[in-house]
Amino acid sequence: MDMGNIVQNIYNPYKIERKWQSIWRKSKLFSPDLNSASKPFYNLMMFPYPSAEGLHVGNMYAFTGSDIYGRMKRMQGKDVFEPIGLDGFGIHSENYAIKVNRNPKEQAKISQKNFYRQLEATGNAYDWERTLQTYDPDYYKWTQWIFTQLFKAGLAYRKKSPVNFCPSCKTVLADEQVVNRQPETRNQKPETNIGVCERCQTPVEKRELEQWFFKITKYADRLLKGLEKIDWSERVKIAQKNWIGKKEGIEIGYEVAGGPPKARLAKGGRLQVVCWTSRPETNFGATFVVLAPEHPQVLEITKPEHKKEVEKYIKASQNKSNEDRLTEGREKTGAFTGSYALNNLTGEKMPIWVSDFVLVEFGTGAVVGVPGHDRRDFEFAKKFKLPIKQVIAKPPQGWNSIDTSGLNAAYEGGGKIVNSGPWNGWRTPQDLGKVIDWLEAKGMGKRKATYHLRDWLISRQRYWGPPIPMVYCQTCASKGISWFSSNKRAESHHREISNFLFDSKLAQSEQYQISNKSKKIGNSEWNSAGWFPVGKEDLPVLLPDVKDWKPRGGARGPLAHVESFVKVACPKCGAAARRETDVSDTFLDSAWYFLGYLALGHQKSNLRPELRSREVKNQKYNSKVKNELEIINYLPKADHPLEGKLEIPWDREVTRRWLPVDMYIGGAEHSVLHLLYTRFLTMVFKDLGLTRFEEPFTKFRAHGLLVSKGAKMSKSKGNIVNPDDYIEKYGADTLRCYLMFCGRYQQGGDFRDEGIEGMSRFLKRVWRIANIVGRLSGHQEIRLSGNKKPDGPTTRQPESLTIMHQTIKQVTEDIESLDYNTAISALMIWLRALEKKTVDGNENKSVNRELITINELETFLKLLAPFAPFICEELWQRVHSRQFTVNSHKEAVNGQLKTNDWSVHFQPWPKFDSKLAKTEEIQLVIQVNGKVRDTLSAIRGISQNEAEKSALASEKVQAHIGNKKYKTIFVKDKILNFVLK
RNA sequence: GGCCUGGUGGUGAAACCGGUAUACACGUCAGACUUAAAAUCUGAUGGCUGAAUAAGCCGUGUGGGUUCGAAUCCCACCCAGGCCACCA
Repeated sequence: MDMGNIVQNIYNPYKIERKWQSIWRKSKLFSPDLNSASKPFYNLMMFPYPSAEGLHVGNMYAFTGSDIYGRMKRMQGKDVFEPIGLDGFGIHSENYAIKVNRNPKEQAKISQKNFYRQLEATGNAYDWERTLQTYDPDYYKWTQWIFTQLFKAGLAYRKKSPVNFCPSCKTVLADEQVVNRQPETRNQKPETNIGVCERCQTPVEKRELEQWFFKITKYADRLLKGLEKIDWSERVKIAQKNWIGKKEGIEIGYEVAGGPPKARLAKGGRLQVVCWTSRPETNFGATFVVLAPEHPQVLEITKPEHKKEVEKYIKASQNKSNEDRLTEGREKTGAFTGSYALNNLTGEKMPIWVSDFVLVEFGTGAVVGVPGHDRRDFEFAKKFKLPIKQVIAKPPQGWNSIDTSGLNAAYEGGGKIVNSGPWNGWRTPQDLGKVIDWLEAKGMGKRKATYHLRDWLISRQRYWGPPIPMVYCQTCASKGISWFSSNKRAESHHREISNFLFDSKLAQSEQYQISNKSKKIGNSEWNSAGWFPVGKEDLPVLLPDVKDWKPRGGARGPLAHVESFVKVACPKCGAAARRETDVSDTFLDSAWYFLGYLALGHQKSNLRPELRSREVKNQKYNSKVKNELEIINYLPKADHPLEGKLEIPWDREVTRRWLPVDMYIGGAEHSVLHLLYTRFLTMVFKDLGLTRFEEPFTKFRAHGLLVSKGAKMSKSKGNIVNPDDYIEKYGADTLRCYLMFCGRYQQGGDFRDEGIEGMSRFLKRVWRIANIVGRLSGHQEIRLSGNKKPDGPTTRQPESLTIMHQTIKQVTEDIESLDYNTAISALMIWLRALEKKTVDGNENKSVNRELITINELETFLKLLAPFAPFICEELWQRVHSRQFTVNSHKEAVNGQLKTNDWSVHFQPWPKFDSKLAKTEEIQLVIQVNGKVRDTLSAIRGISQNEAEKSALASEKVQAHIGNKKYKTIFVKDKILNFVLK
């Protein structure tokens, strides 16, 4: 044995992984031609946000799982596009920058380098020609442009909204930065109901700020309906459904009696308060009405002598921090307005109260109190000594008895309706529809659905994000001039687009009614006077370099203090105006990145040489349009309304070819926000004629959570796993396989150090067996024999063939269903069987070359390739006697060699024959009374008679049957059960 | 409080449509190789009773139910993790 061979035969993951990273990258192996791919397959994974020192092993877990799927699809003949980028704009990255006390822009450069280095080391088949970073001006130019499009379409508006404020950090916090207070000791549970700052644990306060919102509520019904058509993890669909939270109910108007004399306005000349309820069948039990403190009618309704108290209450609830609420517990508070609402059913007067347990955003912001049958109403009634009536009888004891005296809790369940005039004897919830019909028929109320979904708050009082591209001009505002009114055509076009948005199916829907209603009741009838979007020619609004970039107290972000940024001439009148200084939510960046990959890539021209020529034609989209109205002029009347007329960030042909995304994989923690926002934006794009599909992701799968030592990874627990360490020690292939082996991918797994050694051994064994077969057999020879004498059934089906087909079957099906752990286990079993074919696993002894065929070895490498791409590529070359180095294979690197000629990752995926995957011999289980007593080796397809005959011959079986009578249950090829009588 | 996951050996976990529970891996024990150790390879490994590689019983969070047969289906409950929460 010469020394060269020895050196060559040591598995050195570090060396071969570096080598193939370089060759793959230089040969642009995984950069498909977006323009001409015939079988496009968009394999997308949620891009990471660089918020810490480097890639988290949880990221690697997620990405590897997605990559394995994409790699199989590629070998199955698809043109797979698997892009990666960084979601590096936004609060996560900024928080990390604060922590390390470095300017986010500088930190982004450092993170970018580090993340991409790590991402490449993981061995994923990324298209490195088309990476994107959300903080690149090239990218956020279009994020801003998208904002202006939504503004022009009437889908962006301003309103006052409470934000979370940390008095200690003196900064505005996003919802996700407000967490439950952590316990002092480990044994305690976290206290719920107390929002604290995630960094300093200080209870947060609420502050009112005027901010930008997107009208996602307008799309609530479509977002709900769309779920039926898409192939997503069921749990994610349920989460979205719950988040949208559609509930059927009824709106009932109550006439206000005894209000202040001035307040007799409203439509019918009378003042009404409108309440929404999902349980109108309890309405005979209504004894009071409660308005939210922010309800617009509160002061109107309040009698003069109660004004002081009510005003005081409103003010107090506005200033209420979460800590105040804690000290008060959940005890109800409130103030009486002095007015009464007339209960249409009973004719009784119900006092109208104000209380902060009623939310202004939900329903109509007013609640009719039914203390007998609602927990909160009950608490409220007890506190303020309001009457409690029972109108639902609790079955079965209470069917006929009505007793409210000893009532110490509200009964919220169903039962017979009592004490309710014409409804007596009806049942709830069965007769709910009947009740609503009755109320509608009498004109007392109107069916209406209500939603949990709120409009999307876009504004962030932060530095590290895309400045919201809007300008506010006080001069224009004072004259009542807005963007909509300033352009002669704008208003009508605005109306046109609104009409379009609603007319197309939406106008008839109840959602349209809802949003119209909320316009009136909420304060979303906003005054757009003075607001102008920045024109496309002036985009991007660059994020200025700011020395003092850290968030500070108060209502404004750091940009508000940069005079050179704020000052701008009004685009309408030229007067001194100011820019919007908030930046947009990071979820806006990530809501269109799947389009961004396809879009921004073709602005670069460093594609594989054979692709370059095709690229030129796609540069034409740059034609200038000097039209403020842009899209509005090009509503989808024609087939290609935008063709050549409007600069949009993506190529229509390319997007049509590749979208929607074929497979999207990511964490379940994004079940609602990211995935819902992305769906929303996609629908808007479609409505604006920018794209042609309604749903962005045809198929989505949520992976599970990777924990470490049974607990979620966190610094405080000291169980964080850094992928770098493991890649260095074992190689990326081993880590990839081990991560996938930890448990079922869609359910998560537990990473334990001890286990990885086993995976390392497995790959070493693969390495050894491939090298033994390759070296001792002689490559040419083996290749020929593989081609000339393919495995196939001769007279008897060899066992080796069965296990190969079984393995192919299992691995193929397991990858398809993302059960990677069992796929790897199948490969381990097969490897063990292959090793048995060698005289001895020890390579010093000879190998029986007759027994392991080249077909088996090749098939094995192909099946393993998605999991362990580096080692399989290396072994593939060795088996085909190629000494592949970066320098020696210029043909491949220069793209002269076809990818499927040399790379294992472009080889056709092995096919299995279901017949061959079954053994001829089966083990038939013999049971007596359902208990296993023996097993029987039999030929597949054995008849019941034969089986019974053989089974009865068994002593073990006889011992249990004896002379007793029995009947039998026979499940073919599985079970024979003797049931004794 | 609501919703979603899950609960199987010493450990991570398998088990298709209800059909041999514990595949695969870790760990442990024993053996081979070695002067020795490491590495590697081979074998054993749910619990109890048993000398046993005989036989039997018990066993998938708990208690019931359906069934010839239940980790799997149904009902009630307990526990853990995640998300949301005064949503009428």
